[in-house]
Amino acid sequence: MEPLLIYPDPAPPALAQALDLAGYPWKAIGSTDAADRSEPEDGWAGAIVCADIDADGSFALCRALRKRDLPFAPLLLLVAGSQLAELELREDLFDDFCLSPFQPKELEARIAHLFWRTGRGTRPELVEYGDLVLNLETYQAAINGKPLDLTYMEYELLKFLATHPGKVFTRETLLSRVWGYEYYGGARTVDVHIRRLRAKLGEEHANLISTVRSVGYRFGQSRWGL
Amino acid sequence: MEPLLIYPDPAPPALAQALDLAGYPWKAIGSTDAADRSEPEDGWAGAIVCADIDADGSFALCRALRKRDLPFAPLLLLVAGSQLAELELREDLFDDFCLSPFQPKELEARIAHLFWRTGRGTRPELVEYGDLVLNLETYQAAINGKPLDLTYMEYELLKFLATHPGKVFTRETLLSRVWGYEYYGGARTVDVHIRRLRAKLGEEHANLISTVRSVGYRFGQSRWGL
DNA sequence: CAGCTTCGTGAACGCTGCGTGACATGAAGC
DNA sequence: GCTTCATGTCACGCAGCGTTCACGAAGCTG
Repeated sequence: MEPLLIYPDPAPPALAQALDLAGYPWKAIGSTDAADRSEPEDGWAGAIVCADIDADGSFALCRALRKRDLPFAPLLLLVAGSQLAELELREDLFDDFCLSPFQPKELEARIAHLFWRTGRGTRPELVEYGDLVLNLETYQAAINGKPLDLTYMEYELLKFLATHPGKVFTRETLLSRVWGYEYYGGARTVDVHIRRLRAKLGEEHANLISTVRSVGYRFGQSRWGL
Repeated sequence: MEPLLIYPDPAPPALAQALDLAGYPWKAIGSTDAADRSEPEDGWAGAIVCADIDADGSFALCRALRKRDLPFAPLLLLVAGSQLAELELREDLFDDFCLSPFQPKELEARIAHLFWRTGRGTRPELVEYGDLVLNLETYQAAINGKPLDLTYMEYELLKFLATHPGKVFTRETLLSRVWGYEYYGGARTVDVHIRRLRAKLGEEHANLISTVRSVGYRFGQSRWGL
């Protein structure tokens, strides 16, 4: 079995012990670069990220892991009780979470269940909104079955927007969530990409992205209920 | 929003309280038959099954729920620590589990994440007063479901007023709280925005904002009755 | 009612924010 | 080397919006 990726390095003793006891091979890594260098031939079996130790580094790593080749390795987040509220805006960064400190038995059950359900392929590989379809595996977008020729950044931006339909994002939020936290650049960059996206969506569907003056941009219609 | 199915009936007080606090509607049912009879028009939004109380009945219910129309309503299992080992053979009966006793915040986070990954999205953050609804995520306002086309300042002003119903604010207070502390401008600016708000609320609802002469403005009814 | 204050109304001004086109840079491919 | 394309930045122009002003109506006080 391929090893699990553990963050940070060194791994917390309780976590290391629990994994050893449950019989899962693992390897601790301390940075995104280290994750690249140490990646096994067939990819990681999964990842367990301790966000209770280094929250910022953890979420950055999650984002990096999510961005690489699909299919994703299942990602389990360890969080302190005080961090639960932060999860709401980062639903896309993990597949399951576990409160820290944890019972070894609970961790084991979560890993087993995670493997079970990702083995069955329940992870959505398509993002759909109306006529628009994003294929997360082939990195392609299509509208009414007609493929759109999007660049990397256009695709990433559209993917982020389409997975949060109705919600308004400021340029700063988009820069940090799509471009990355450490990005320093003019906020108007977002405008230009929005413009190019609208152009490629075509006149008919350009209104999928609406401008909220003095605030930012919104994809799709608002939700007034469930 | 459709209610969550809770098993057993009556629902454990801690669970009922946590769901009420988080704002999820729910309905306790005590048997598979009851689940059929009470099922809402559009199906259950999801199910929370307390397996720590009645393990056999719980798993039977899970199995019954799984057998009906796809796609499944997401199913969250509450289990005692001693039951963790039993889960391994029943992976297909639930989508997520939570240790009992639980922290309300953890339960809330699990429900939100479950809804997110099964594609139902999270509940929008709303500010409501009578027929008026403000959606804080989409930056939109609606009255009786009919969307209002508000500008940025109008929205901010209405949001501030609607989150403090019944309270009277002077123009100076409004300027500092809505416009910003360092704002230097004529107090009459407030009047104009109030006027435009009243106009957009429509004749019927213009009285939502009342003038308190020599003091300022108030949203909604006074706390002393009429 | 007179005098004053306070508020509503309409209109006009001026600035801000956004769309747009053009261009610079750098990486990828030939 | 050159070419092509993805990406980021800038300057310009316009429309929308916030602000202000003037005038009249409405309220309070005596």
